[in-house]
Amino acid sequence: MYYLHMTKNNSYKLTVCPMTYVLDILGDKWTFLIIRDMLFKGCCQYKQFIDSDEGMATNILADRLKKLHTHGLITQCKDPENGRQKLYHLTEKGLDLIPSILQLVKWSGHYDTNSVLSEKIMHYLDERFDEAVEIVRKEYINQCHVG
Amino acid sequence: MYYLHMTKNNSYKLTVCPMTYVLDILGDKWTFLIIRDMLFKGCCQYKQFIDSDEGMATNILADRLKKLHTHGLITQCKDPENGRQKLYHLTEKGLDLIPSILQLVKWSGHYDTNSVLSEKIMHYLDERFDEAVEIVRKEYINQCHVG
DNA sequence: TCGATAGCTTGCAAAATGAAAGTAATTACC
DNA sequence: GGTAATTACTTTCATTTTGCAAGCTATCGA
Repeated sequence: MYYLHMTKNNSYKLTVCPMTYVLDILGDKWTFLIIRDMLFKGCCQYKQFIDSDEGMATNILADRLKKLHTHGLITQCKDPENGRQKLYHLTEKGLDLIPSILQLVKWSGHYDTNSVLSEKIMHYLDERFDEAVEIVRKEYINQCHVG
Repeated sequence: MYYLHMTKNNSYKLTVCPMTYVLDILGDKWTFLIIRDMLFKGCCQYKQFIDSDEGMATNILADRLKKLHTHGLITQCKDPENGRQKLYHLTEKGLDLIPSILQLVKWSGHYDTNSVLSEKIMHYLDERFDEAVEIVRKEYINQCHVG
């Protein structure tokens, strides 16, 4: 079994990177989009995910929310102000996917000829990636406490 | 249609991030694993992917290689030294997925209780991410020209 | 009390997957 | 030079997953 390791001269050789854990959880389109919609569209209810652009089937959504909950990426609770509704929120574990998602977005923005991302934004993601990650995280947390 | 944008005070607000492009290409487990195997295991032949750990079916592999080729992430050519074999290599577009893959690995390493990644490696990925990306890229290019 | 809404579950046809076997083009061996 | 082995697939078919529509239950507002 190979894995990432240091060489003698203090550089790092990376021979194999383990991805089965993350791909077992996120290895399909819909799971990524649910997290994306939570982070960037403020979706926190079942209906909001269904009404979102992509047209996810309701059984798939229920299945993926269950999976995300099982793996501890989201919490679910009854909306104290409306007993019909449940509220879904990202945990720390879920929020820690922001860097992965922003890297995928960067790549998308770079190679998608129909990309809607401006050069300024792309440049910002290139130059101040960590800052962008922090902004997304703080916006999300802030919005959760307000909305 | 929302998208990433700057606010007046020169910070950046990120309301929606477009991911359909990348997810249409990479939105399944196997495609990621093919690229991972190319980068970190030096796989460049059909047989090597089949013999790899994960046990991919041959029809799926053929399908995904075609897809990756169609989208310009890999090249394929006859091995000049053995006419039976084809050689698959990552293009620049494919190599540019290294940051995304390493972020997913970081997340995996952090939350997978069975992770094989050492604390030192995790720390290195945290502290010198861009350097790690460069090492992986250079190792890959170097190995292609040698092997 | 009655219809509307939110969050699911069920049923079923269509598509994708996985396992095994088959094929065509090379090459290695005797 | 003939035969077996190797490589890169393709085909077949059973099983699984998806997508769509409909239904079902609990809660809410009027």
